Amino acid sequence: MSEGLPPSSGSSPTLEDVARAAGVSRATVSRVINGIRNVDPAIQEAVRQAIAATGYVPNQAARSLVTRRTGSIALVVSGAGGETGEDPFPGQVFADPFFGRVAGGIVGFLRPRGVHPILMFAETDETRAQVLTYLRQGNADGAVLVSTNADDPLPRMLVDAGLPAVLFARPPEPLPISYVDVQHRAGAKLAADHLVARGCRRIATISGPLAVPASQDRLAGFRDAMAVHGHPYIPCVEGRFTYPSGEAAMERLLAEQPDLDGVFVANDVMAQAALMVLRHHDRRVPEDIAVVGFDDSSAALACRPPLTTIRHPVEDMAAEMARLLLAHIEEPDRQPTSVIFEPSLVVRESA
Amino acid sequence: MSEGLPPSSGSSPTLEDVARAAGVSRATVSRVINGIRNVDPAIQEAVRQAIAATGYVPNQAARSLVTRRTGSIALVVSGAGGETGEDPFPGQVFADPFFGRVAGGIVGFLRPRGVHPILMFAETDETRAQVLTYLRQGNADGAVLVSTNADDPLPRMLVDAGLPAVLFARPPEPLPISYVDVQHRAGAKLAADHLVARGCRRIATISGPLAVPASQDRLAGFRDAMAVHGHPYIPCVEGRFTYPSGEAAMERLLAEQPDLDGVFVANDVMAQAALMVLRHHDRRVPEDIAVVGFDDSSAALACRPPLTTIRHPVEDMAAEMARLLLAHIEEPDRQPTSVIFEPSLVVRESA
DNA sequence: CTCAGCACAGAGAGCGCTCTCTTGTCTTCT
DNA sequence: AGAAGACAAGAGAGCGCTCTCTGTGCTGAG
Repeated sequence: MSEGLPPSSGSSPTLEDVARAAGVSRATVSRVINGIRNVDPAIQEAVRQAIAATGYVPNQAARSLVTRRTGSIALVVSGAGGETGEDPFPGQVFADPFFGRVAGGIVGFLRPRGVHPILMFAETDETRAQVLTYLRQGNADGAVLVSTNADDPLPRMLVDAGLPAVLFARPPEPLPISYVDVQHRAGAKLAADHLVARGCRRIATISGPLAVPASQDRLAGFRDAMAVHGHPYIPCVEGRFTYPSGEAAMERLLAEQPDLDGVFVANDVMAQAALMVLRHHDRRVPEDIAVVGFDDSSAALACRPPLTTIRHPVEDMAAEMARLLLAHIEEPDRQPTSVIFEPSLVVRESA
Repeated sequence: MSEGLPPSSGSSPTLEDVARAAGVSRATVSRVINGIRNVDPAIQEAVRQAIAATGYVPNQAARSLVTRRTGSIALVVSGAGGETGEDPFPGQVFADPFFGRVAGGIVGFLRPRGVHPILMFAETDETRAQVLTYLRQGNADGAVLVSTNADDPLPRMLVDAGLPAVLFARPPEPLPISYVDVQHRAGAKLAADHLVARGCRRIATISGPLAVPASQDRLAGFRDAMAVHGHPYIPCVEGRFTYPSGEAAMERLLAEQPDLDGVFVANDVMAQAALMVLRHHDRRVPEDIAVVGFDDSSAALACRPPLTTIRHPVEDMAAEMARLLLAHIEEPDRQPTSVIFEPSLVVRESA
């Protein structure tokens, strides 16, 4: 009866306490905890009981100090490159359900493995430096990076610092770093095939900013596929993936080619804007003009009519990012890898 | 020229290396880094140069080992209480923009202080245990908890374990724990005043699950305010904060009282459902019947017509949660505090 | 002239863990 | 029967940092 309680030295029990309670050495307890063989089953059992009796929980800091692993990774959302205005609430990025899907995919993969993501933002030089310092201090073993704009210097900084990292999309400049991405060209082809199949003949497109690789690929893929269908030239207006730029682009397209009967818009937000412009012009969708978006974001469902769009397997991609990162952490000399996912067509009412 | 490079012993420089480079002791370098006075300015300068020269970055694990602080906190999203189905991608919670606003508010407060949130989920007994173990291992100094359902055992578990924690809403059972919340009654009063002011006379309400304190408060606040306006009895149907329950409730309300001209719905999701039901019954909103929601979630904007609703200052509330948590970590014996925020009315088209 | 009193710097003891090295014991083969 | 091996458990050296304690050289009061 004198046992059962921890030494109640005020603080929580240590390996030493457990060892004493089990009548073995610290090393043996450590072996049991870390699942190393070569421990007599009877002793294993005794140790386990001692652990339960003392309520022992390993101290992660002490462990990290010697293993040089923390068991957590940084989930970095790298925003606008500008140094403009200090926004105390970077909620806009988080409010995007796309981010939620990424976070969900990452957590889904990491959690069963006992690792947890640390949420970080980086939109200024200062915050980028903070991310780097944070990683170098050993607060996290590596980073998963979701950039929202093309000229983000963080990927390069991570590479230069030799820190394990995985990107969400192919970086604009070639970099020895792993990333996951989606087959933008194949997705654009799905959109092209669908528009042609439903009988559209006078088709145009609204692209994303052409500095972004994804935008280039979607445009090129769409044009290539349309060429195969016998449409050698597809008019294009460049947008910036934003709602206002989508409005402007649709207005311009309509002015230049009033008899349009199909549009492929490079993301859902701009497609939503395009839909609104079409409504103002009293064009019926999809009867007069069919619209296909890209991303299958929540905007696609908020549209009237609901948007036919190209879906990324975002959760799977995020999980793969996490998988790649753990692999790189495990094996630092591992070569960078890219994993490219197939998109799919989601048919709703707009096309 | 023989200096400038770190000892290049393969690994990163330690305090010892810096001390050697500066010709002082480890303790002195530590003093400079941690900003303790009693260090000769000339030596301070020498140490700073040595730090820059060696590229020294403190090792957080070593620091945590002795200070017993990690400089990070857990951001726990505690979901459904049920043990049902293992969802590998808990993306639904994240996909809710409400969560994004919370995360944004927290990060906005923490980042300038150099602390970062670790994202965690807890919807099963197993994952709840994981959260507790994680905190006990000293991976994080405390937790900020956002529960999505009333009978979440995690708050009590945290209290029992003596871990610093702050909740997003008042717990259903009284618990010695700090929380932030919104004045639900005042919000409901805003809705009542608005409906009465726009001339509604036959008013009903759809409440949330009455096991949830917030639901009770919204209902009571609405009824009290209506009583002041001379409406002693307000019919109520209890919903469960979900879309289907909102549909059912609206149908029932309409069946019981066909001449309704105003409804207060206890959250936006159910209000959205109500709006859809009203459309099917060919009631015009707001001409025939006015609808006010609660939360100002993204659902409010996705509605046709856009929803008039009650807005929480979610970002401010989240920031306050973080502030409270840091205070509790700093001062473990601090008494629990509650901070209650004022909601506001957002007038759109539905009322 | 002596001795508090102070400002500053160094020595060194841990924090709790992992992991190599060593020792001890029991098989097994020649 | 003795040597070699296989295996189990302990001893102890750190990991990199913080922080108390100790030591040293001043200044100024008695």
